[in-house]
Amino acid sequence: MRLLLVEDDRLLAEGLASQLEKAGFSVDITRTAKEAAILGEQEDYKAGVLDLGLPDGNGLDVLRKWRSSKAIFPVLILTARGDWQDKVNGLKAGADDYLAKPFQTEELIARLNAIMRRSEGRVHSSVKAGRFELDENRQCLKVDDGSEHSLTGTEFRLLRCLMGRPGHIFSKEQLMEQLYNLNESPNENIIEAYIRRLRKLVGPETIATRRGQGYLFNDAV
Amino acid sequence: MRLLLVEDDRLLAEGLASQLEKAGFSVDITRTAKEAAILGEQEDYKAGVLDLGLPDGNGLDVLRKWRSSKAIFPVLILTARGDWQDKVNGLKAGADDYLAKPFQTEELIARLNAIMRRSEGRVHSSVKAGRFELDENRQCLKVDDGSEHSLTGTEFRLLRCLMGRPGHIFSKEQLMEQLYNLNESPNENIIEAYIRRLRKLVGPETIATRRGQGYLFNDAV
DNA sequence: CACGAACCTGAACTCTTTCTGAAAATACCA
DNA sequence: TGGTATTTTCAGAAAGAGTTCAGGTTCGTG
Repeated sequence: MRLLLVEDDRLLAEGLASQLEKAGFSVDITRTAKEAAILGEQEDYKAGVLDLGLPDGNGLDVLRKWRSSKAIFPVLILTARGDWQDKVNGLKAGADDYLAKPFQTEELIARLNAIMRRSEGRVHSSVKAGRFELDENRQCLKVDDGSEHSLTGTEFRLLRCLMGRPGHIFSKEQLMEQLYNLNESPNENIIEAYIRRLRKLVGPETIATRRGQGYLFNDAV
Repeated sequence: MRLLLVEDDRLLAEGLASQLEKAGFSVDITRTAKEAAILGEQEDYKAGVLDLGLPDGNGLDVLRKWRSSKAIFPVLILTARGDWQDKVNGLKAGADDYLAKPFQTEELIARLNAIMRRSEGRVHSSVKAGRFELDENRQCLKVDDGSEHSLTGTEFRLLRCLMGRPGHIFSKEQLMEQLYNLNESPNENIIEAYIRRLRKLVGPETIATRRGQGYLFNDAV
């Protein structure tokens, strides 16, 4: 679940990123409007967090640039406390939510999850597919026989990706992009290794291989 | 991942091609507008890189020709530095992105990947013929009794070619061209071998042989 | 009718991709 | 800091896809 954080206060940005990563995101940070515009257009993010005060330009212009290109991921903007004008302008420019500084990271995460759910057309904070259900809050997998299994961070992110679109084939490259940010890029065999672990949980049939194409979650099992 | 590179500067073209091939593309190069138009319509590329200045015509006309046919692969155009008009016209003509010369190959590759991602799922295209339907996204064959069979890469490409024009006779040479780029050229018996495999899926009557001419997909069965 | 060319067929072979188990590296927590 | 959980790498095994081959069959033509 890749996320773009646009924030020029380096300290704040890195603190946030570390907490967001614990919450299952893989975060790219940028400090400038210029880079933000490019990254937003080129990379495949699931959401963006945008501070409006940037050294080299206005965050709203970045947002407009995203929206006029095909970057359609949901965006949450950070505003100074009670700056109503910013809020209104932001929503006009296509933001999905806003949050006034200072804020609790928990609230940011909750709101992010909310706008991502909405943009995917989901209502609940869980993903269901076949006999399985993924609990976003507890980061665990429930089976319809009542059993439950907790997942590590990477297991969870990979499984969420696959279960989010049952039947859709995800290439290893796509999965790598969703699991890791621009800085990290481990050996692609890592996907095979995690697929194997997940299969031990959900059964070998549930995650199918399409040789040369990728993997898919089979909800018809 | 086939890619068509339209560039008249032979040196630049070959340098680019070699780097693109390292990045996982299989590249066909053409230097003329005429050939570009034909290749773009007939071959199955995943993306195109189009230089606008060609010896025998304007690159934008090539792009328009592609767009008016069924060539819907994403296209990145190369323009002279800062040529604003070219950029606008290019996007109007249906380009997906542009890049000003000179450029870093890394950036070209990044942008290519970006436009290819965006264009995925642009259309959930499927080819129907007779009792069969070919799902382009999942690379599988659906029969109208509800059954479904996933195909290997080569099976899929060959079947798509035949089903794309039911009743039309494709010579073995034509099929070879569709399946392989200009560098690879296996024994022509490979077509017979794959025709046989496909017949096991769709039934022997559905793919007919015209001795001395080629094969055709029979949608009247 | 006989012959050659084109096509069919099944199996074998090669090469690439994926699987697998274990070990090494790293991050995390007390 | 030491111990534990997690992530990442590695290398050999297995499986699958692509390709070739050799022999059989069918077809059209002289």
